[in-house]
Amino acid sequence: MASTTNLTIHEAATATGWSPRMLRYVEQLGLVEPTRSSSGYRLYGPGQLQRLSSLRALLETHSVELGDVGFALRLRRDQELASALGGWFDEIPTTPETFELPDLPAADERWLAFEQDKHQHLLNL
Amino acid sequence: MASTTNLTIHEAATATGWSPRMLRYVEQLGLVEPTRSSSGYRLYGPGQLQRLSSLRALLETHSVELGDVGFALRLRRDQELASALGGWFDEIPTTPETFELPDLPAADERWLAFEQDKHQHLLNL
DNA sequence: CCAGCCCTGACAGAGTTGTGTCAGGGATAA
DNA sequence: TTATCCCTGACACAACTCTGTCAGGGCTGG
Repeated sequence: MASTTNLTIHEAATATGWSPRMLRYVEQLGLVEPTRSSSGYRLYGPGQLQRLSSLRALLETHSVELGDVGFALRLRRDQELASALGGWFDEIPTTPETFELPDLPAADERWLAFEQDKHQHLLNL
Repeated sequence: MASTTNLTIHEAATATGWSPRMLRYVEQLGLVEPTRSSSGYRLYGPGQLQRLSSLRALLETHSVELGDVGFALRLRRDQELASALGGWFDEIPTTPETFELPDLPAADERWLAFEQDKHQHLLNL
Protein backbone atom coordinates (compact mmCIF):
# COMPACT_ATOMS: atom_id res chain seq x y z
CA MET A 1 0.00 0.00 0.00
CA ALA A 2 2.77 2.28 0.17
CA SER A 3 3.76 3.36 -3.27
CA THR A 4 1.66 6.06 -4.81
CA THR A 5 -0.77 7.66 -2.44
CA ASN A 6 -4.20 6.65 -3.51
CA LEU A 7 -7.00 8.14 -1.50
CA THR A 8 -10.41 6.70 -0.91
CA ILE A 9 -13.42 8.75 -1.86
CA HIS A 10 -13.98 10.25 1.55
CA GLU A 11 -10.34 11.21 1.92
CA ALA A 12 -10.25 12.68 -1.55
CA ALA A 13 -13.38 14.61 -0.73
CA THR A 14 -11.97 16.23 2.39
CA ALA A 15 -8.70 16.82 0.58
CA THR A 16 -10.27 18.68 -2.32
CA GLY A 17 -13.31 20.30 -0.77
CA TRP A 18 -15.91 18.32 -2.64
CA SER A 19 -18.43 16.01 -1.02
CA PRO A 20 -18.22 12.29 -1.73
CA ARG A 21 -21.54 12.55 -3.47
CA MET A 22 -20.18 15.22 -5.74
CA LEU A 23 -17.10 13.20 -6.53
CA ARG A 24 -19.35 10.45 -7.79
CA TYR A 25 -21.26 13.01 -9.79
CA VAL A 26 -18.08 14.48 -11.26
CA GLU A 27 -17.08 10.99 -12.23
CA GLN A 28 -20.43 10.37 -13.83
CA LEU A 29 -19.92 13.46 -15.96
CA GLY A 30 -16.67 11.96 -17.14
CA LEU A 31 -14.58 14.75 -15.69
CA VAL A 32 -12.47 12.90 -13.15
CA GLU A 33 -12.57 9.12 -13.23
CA PRO A 34 -10.68 7.42 -10.44
CA THR A 35 -9.33 3.91 -10.75
CA ARG A 36 -10.93 1.16 -8.75
CA SER A 37 -9.52 -1.24 -6.22
CA SER A 38 -10.02 -4.92 -6.83
CA SER A 39 -13.15 -4.76 -4.73
CA GLY A 40 -14.54 -1.74 -6.52
CA TYR A 41 -13.50 1.09 -4.23
CA ARG A 42 -12.67 4.35 -5.96
CA LEU A 43 -9.01 5.28 -5.67
CA TYR A 44 -7.92 8.84 -6.32
CA GLY A 45 -4.31 9.46 -7.30
CA PRO A 46 -2.39 12.71 -6.90
CA GLY A 47 -3.11 13.79 -10.45
CA GLN A 48 -6.79 13.41 -9.88
CA LEU A 49 -6.68 15.30 -6.63
CA GLN A 50 -4.97 18.07 -8.50
CA ARG A 51 -7.64 17.96 -11.16
CA LEU A 52 -10.40 18.07 -8.61
CA SER A 53 -8.92 21.06 -6.88
CA SER A 54 -8.33 23.00 -10.03
CA LEU A 55 -11.77 22.11 -11.27
CA ARG A 56 -13.18 23.78 -8.20
CA ALA A 57 -11.08 26.84 -8.83
CA LEU A 58 -12.15 26.91 -12.44
CA LEU A 59 -15.83 26.84 -11.56
CA GLU A 60 -15.49 29.58 -9.04
CA THR A 61 -13.35 31.99 -10.97
CA HIS A 62 -15.26 31.72 -14.21
CA SER A 63 -18.70 31.10 -12.81
CA VAL A 64 -19.23 27.99 -14.84
CA GLU A 65 -21.34 25.00 -13.90
CA LEU A 66 -20.24 21.41 -13.80
CA GLY A 67 -22.66 20.64 -16.57
CA ASP A 68 -20.97 23.24 -18.74
CA VAL A 69 -17.62 21.60 -18.26
CA GLY A 70 -19.28 18.34 -19.10
CA PHE A 71 -20.55 19.85 -22.31
CA ALA A 72 -17.11 21.20 -23.15
CA LEU A 73 -15.78 17.71 -22.67
CA ARG A 74 -18.40 16.43 -25.04
CA LEU A 75 -17.27 19.02 -27.55
CA ARG A 76 -13.74 17.77 -27.25
CA ARG A 77 -14.67 14.20 -27.82
CA ASP A 78 -17.40 14.56 -30.41
CA GLN A 79 -15.57 16.26 -33.21
CA GLU A 80 -18.60 15.94 -35.41
CA LEU A 81 -20.62 18.03 -33.01
CA ALA A 82 -17.85 20.53 -32.55
CA SER A 83 -17.55 21.30 -36.21
CA ALA A 84 -21.30 21.35 -36.66
CA LEU A 85 -21.47 24.02 -33.98
CA GLY A 86 -18.53 25.90 -35.35
CA GLY A 87 -20.12 25.77 -38.77
CA TRP A 88 -23.34 27.18 -37.46
CA PHE A 89 -21.60 30.06 -35.75
CA ASP A 90 -19.88 31.02 -38.97
CA GLU A 91 -22.87 30.51 -41.19
CA ILE A 92 -23.98 33.80 -42.64
CA PRO A 93 -23.38 36.86 -40.54
CA THR A 94 -25.74 37.55 -37.73
CA THR A 95 -26.85 40.91 -38.98
CA PRO A 96 -27.94 40.87 -42.59
CA GLU A 97 -27.41 44.34 -43.91
CA THR A 98 -24.19 45.09 -42.18
CA PHE A 99 -21.08 44.78 -44.21
CA GLU A 100 -17.83 45.14 -42.42
CA LEU A 101 -15.18 47.48 -43.57
CA PRO A 102 -11.95 45.68 -42.89
CA ASP A 103 -9.96 48.29 -41.13
CA LEU A 104 -6.36 47.54 -40.54
CA PRO A 105 -5.70 46.17 -37.12
CA ALA A 106 -2.69 47.27 -35.23
CA ALA A 107 0.00 44.76 -34.48
CA ASP A 108 -1.27 44.19 -30.99
CA GLU A 109 -4.75 43.52 -32.18
CA ARG A 110 -3.45 41.13 -34.74
CA TRP A 111 -1.61 39.26 -32.07
CA LEU A 112 -4.71 39.09 -29.99
CA ALA A 113 -6.74 37.77 -32.86
CA PHE A 114 -4.14 35.14 -33.48
CA GLU A 115 -4.18 34.12 -29.87
CA GLN A 116 -7.90 33.88 -29.84
CA ASP A 117 -7.99 31.85 -32.97
CA LYS A 118 -5.50 29.51 -31.47
CA HIS A 119 -7.57 29.09 -28.36
CA GLN A 120 -10.63 28.63 -30.40
CA HIS A 121 -9.08 25.66 -32.10
CA LEU A 122 -8.47 24.40 -28.64
CA LEU A 123 -12.15 23.78 -28.23
CA ASN A 124 -12.69 22.94 -31.84
CA LEU A 125 -15.28 25.58 -32.36
CA MET B 1 -34.85 50.42 -50.60
CA ALA B 2 -36.65 47.60 -51.18
CA SER B 3 -35.07 44.69 -51.01
CA THR B 4 -34.27 42.30 -48.35
CA THR B 5 -37.41 40.69 -47.13
CA ASN B 6 -37.62 41.37 -43.47
CA LEU B 7 -40.13 39.30 -41.62
CA THR B 8 -41.88 40.16 -38.41
CA ILE B 9 -41.54 37.81 -35.50
CA HIS B 10 -44.70 35.89 -36.13
CA GLU B 11 -43.89 35.43 -39.79
CA ALA B 12 -40.37 34.37 -38.99
CA ALA B 13 -41.74 31.93 -36.48
CA THR B 14 -44.06 30.19 -38.89
CA ALA B 15 -41.34 30.27 -41.52
CA THR B 16 -38.77 28.55 -39.36
CA GLY B 17 -40.85 26.34 -37.13
CA TRP B 18 -40.10 28.13 -33.89
CA SER B 19 -42.69 29.86 -31.76
CA PRO B 20 -42.52 33.64 -31.35
CA ARG B 21 -41.79 33.10 -27.70
CA MET B 22 -38.85 30.90 -28.59
CA LEU B 23 -37.52 33.41 -31.06
CA ARG B 24 -37.37 35.93 -28.26
CA TYR B 25 -35.66 33.35 -26.12
CA VAL B 26 -33.13 32.51 -28.81
CA GLU B 27 -32.44 36.20 -29.11
CA GLN B 28 -31.96 36.49 -25.39
CA LEU B 29 -29.36 33.74 -25.56
CA GLY B 30 -27.53 35.84 -28.11
CA LEU B 31 -27.87 33.24 -30.84
CA VAL B 32 -29.96 35.09 -33.41
CA GLU B 33 -30.46 38.80 -32.89
CA PRO B 34 -32.81 40.44 -35.35
CA THR B 35 -32.65 44.09 -36.18
CA ARG B 36 -35.38 46.37 -34.99
CA SER B 37 -37.74 48.67 -36.82
CA SER B 38 -37.86 52.28 -35.77
CA SER B 39 -40.74 51.44 -33.48
CA GLY B 40 -39.01 48.49 -31.95
CA TYR B 41 -40.45 45.56 -33.90
CA ARG B 42 -38.09 42.66 -34.51
CA LEU B 43 -37.19 42.26 -38.16
CA TYR B 44 -35.73 38.99 -39.36
CA GLY B 45 -33.66 39.02 -42.53
CA PRO B 46 -33.02 36.06 -44.81
CA GLY B 47 -29.72 35.24 -43.18
CA GLN B 48 -31.37 35.06 -39.83
CA LEU B 49 -34.15 32.85 -41.09
CA GLN B 50 -31.49 30.57 -42.43
CA ARG B 51 -29.73 30.58 -39.11
CA LEU B 52 -32.92 29.80 -37.26
CA SER B 53 -33.71 26.87 -39.49
CA SER B 54 -30.26 25.39 -39.32
CA LEU B 55 -30.20 25.91 -35.60
CA ARG B 56 -33.25 23.72 -35.35
CA ALA B 57 -31.60 21.08 -37.46
CA LEU B 58 -28.47 21.27 -35.37
CA LEU B 59 -30.35 20.71 -32.15
CA GLU B 60 -32.23 17.77 -33.52
CA THR B 61 -29.44 15.94 -35.23
CA HIS B 62 -26.93 16.29 -32.44
CA SER B 63 -29.31 16.25 -29.53
CA VAL B 64 -27.99 19.47 -28.09
CA GLU B 65 -29.96 21.96 -26.05
CA LEU B 66 -30.28 25.65 -26.73
CA GLY B 67 -28.45 26.35 -23.51
CA ASP B 68 -25.54 24.29 -24.73
CA VAL B 69 -25.28 26.34 -27.88
CA GLY B 70 -25.45 29.40 -25.69
CA PHE B 71 -22.54 28.10 -23.69
CA ALA B 72 -20.57 27.36 -26.84
CA LEU B 73 -21.17 30.94 -27.85
CA ARG B 74 -19.87 32.06 -24.51
CA LEU B 75 -16.79 29.96 -25.12
CA ARG B 76 -16.28 31.68 -28.42
CA ARG B 77 -16.52 35.10 -26.93
CA ASP B 78 -14.78 34.63 -23.62
CA GLN B 79 -11.37 33.46 -24.65
CA GLU B 80 -10.17 33.64 -21.12
CA LEU B 81 -12.70 31.00 -20.21
CA ALA B 82 -11.99 28.91 -23.28
CA SER B 83 -8.33 28.59 -22.56
CA ALA B 84 -8.93 28.03 -18.87
CA LEU B 85 -11.11 25.10 -19.80
CA GLY B 86 -8.71 23.84 -22.40
CA GLY B 87 -5.94 24.06 -19.87
CA TRP B 88 -7.89 22.10 -17.36
CA PHE B 89 -8.62 19.31 -19.80
CA ASP B 90 -4.95 18.87 -20.52
CA GLU B 91 -3.78 19.27 -16.99
CA ILE B 92 -2.17 16.07 -15.89
CA PRO B 93 -3.55 12.91 -17.43
CA THR B 94 -6.55 11.23 -15.92
CA THR B 95 -4.65 8.15 -14.84
CA PRO B 96 -3.35 8.38 -11.32
CA GLU B 97 0.20 7.07 -11.53
CA THR B 98 1.38 10.28 -13.02
CA PHE B 99 2.59 12.63 -10.49
CA GLU B 100 5.27 15.17 -10.78
CA LEU B 101 3.95 18.64 -10.78
CA PRO B 102 5.57 21.16 -13.07
CA ASP B 103 7.70 22.93 -10.54
CA LEU B 104 9.04 25.20 -13.24
CA PRO B 105 10.10 28.35 -11.46
CA ALA B 106 9.95 30.31 -14.69
CA ALA B 107 7.30 32.88 -15.40
CA ASP B 108 3.76 31.61 -15.45
CA GLU B 109 3.25 33.29 -18.73
CA ARG B 110 5.97 31.28 -20.30
CA TRP B 111 4.44 28.11 -19.05
CA LEU B 112 1.04 29.10 -20.25
CA ALA B 113 2.35 29.97 -23.66
CA PHE B 114 4.00 26.62 -23.88
CA GLU B 115 0.84 24.87 -22.88
CA GLN B 116 -1.16 26.68 -25.46
CA ASP B 117 1.32 25.96 -28.14
CA LYS B 118 1.19 22.33 -27.23
CA HIS B 119 -2.53 22.31 -27.59
CA GLN B 120 -2.31 23.80 -30.96
CA HIS B 121 0.09 21.20 -32.18
CA LEU B 122 -2.08 18.52 -30.75
CA LEU B 123 -4.92 19.71 -32.87
CA ASN B 124 -2.91 20.05 -35.98
CA LEU B 125 -2.19 16.37 -36.11
C1' DC C 1 -15.69 -10.18 15.08
C1' DC C 2 -17.24 -5.55 14.50
C1' DA C 3 -17.07 -0.58 13.68
C1' DG C 4 -16.58 1.95 9.98
C1' DC C 5 -15.58 2.48 5.64
C1' DC C 6 -17.20 1.56 0.54
C1' DC C 7 -20.58 0.31 -3.21
C1' DT C 8 -25.10 1.09 -6.05
C1' DG C 9 -29.64 2.72 -6.40
C1' DA C 10 -33.22 5.50 -5.10
C1' DC C 11 -35.96 9.36 -3.51
C1' DA C 12 -36.34 14.31 -2.20
C1' DG C 13 -36.09 19.17 -2.28
C1' DA C 14 -34.11 23.56 -4.08
C1' DG C 15 -32.93 25.75 -8.03
C1' DT C 16 -32.78 26.42 -13.10
C1' DT C 17 -34.39 25.92 -17.94
C1' DG C 18 -37.68 25.75 -21.52
C1' DT C 19 -42.06 27.15 -23.06
C1' DG C 20 -46.82 28.87 -22.91
C1' DT C 21 -49.81 32.40 -21.82
C1' DC C 22 -51.69 36.61 -20.26
C1' DA C 23 -51.87 41.81 -19.22
C1' DG C 24 -51.09 46.59 -20.25
C1' DG C 25 -49.84 49.59 -23.77
C1' DG C 26 -47.94 51.13 -28.67
C1' DA C 27 -47.96 50.67 -33.89
C1' DT C 28 -50.12 49.66 -38.36
C1' DA C 29 -52.92 49.21 -41.91
C1' DA C 30 -57.56 48.15 -44.05
C1' DT D 1 -61.44 53.35 -36.14
C1' DT D 2 -60.78 48.99 -35.10
C1' DA D 3 -58.70 44.60 -35.59
C1' DT D 4 -54.47 42.81 -35.43
C1' DC D 5 -50.15 42.79 -35.03
C1' DC D 6 -45.95 44.09 -31.88
C1' DC D 7 -43.51 45.26 -27.42
C1' DT D 8 -42.01 44.17 -22.38
C1' DG D 9 -42.73 42.03 -18.12
C1' DA D 10 -44.59 38.63 -15.36
C1' DC D 11 -46.55 34.31 -13.65
C1' DA D 12 -47.06 29.24 -14.31
C1' DC D 13 -45.65 24.66 -14.80
C1' DA D 14 -43.12 20.54 -16.48
C1' DA D 15 -38.77 18.86 -16.84
C1' DC D 16 -34.32 18.75 -15.67
C1' DT D 17 -29.92 19.63 -12.67
C1' DC D 18 -27.61 19.64 -8.45
C1' DT D 19 -26.91 17.93 -4.03
C1' DG D 20 -28.05 15.56 0.20
C1' DT D 21 -29.46 11.56 2.44
C1' DC D 22 -30.92 6.98 3.31
C1' DA D 23 -31.21 1.76 2.63
C1' DG D 24 -29.41 -2.72 1.72
C1' DG D 25 -25.27 -5.11 1.29
C1' DG D 26 -20.05 -5.89 0.58
C1' DC D 27 -15.07 -5.06 2.25
C1' DT D 28 -11.31 -4.15 5.73
C1' DG D 29 -8.39 -3.34 9.53
C1' DG D 30 -7.68 -3.77 14.34
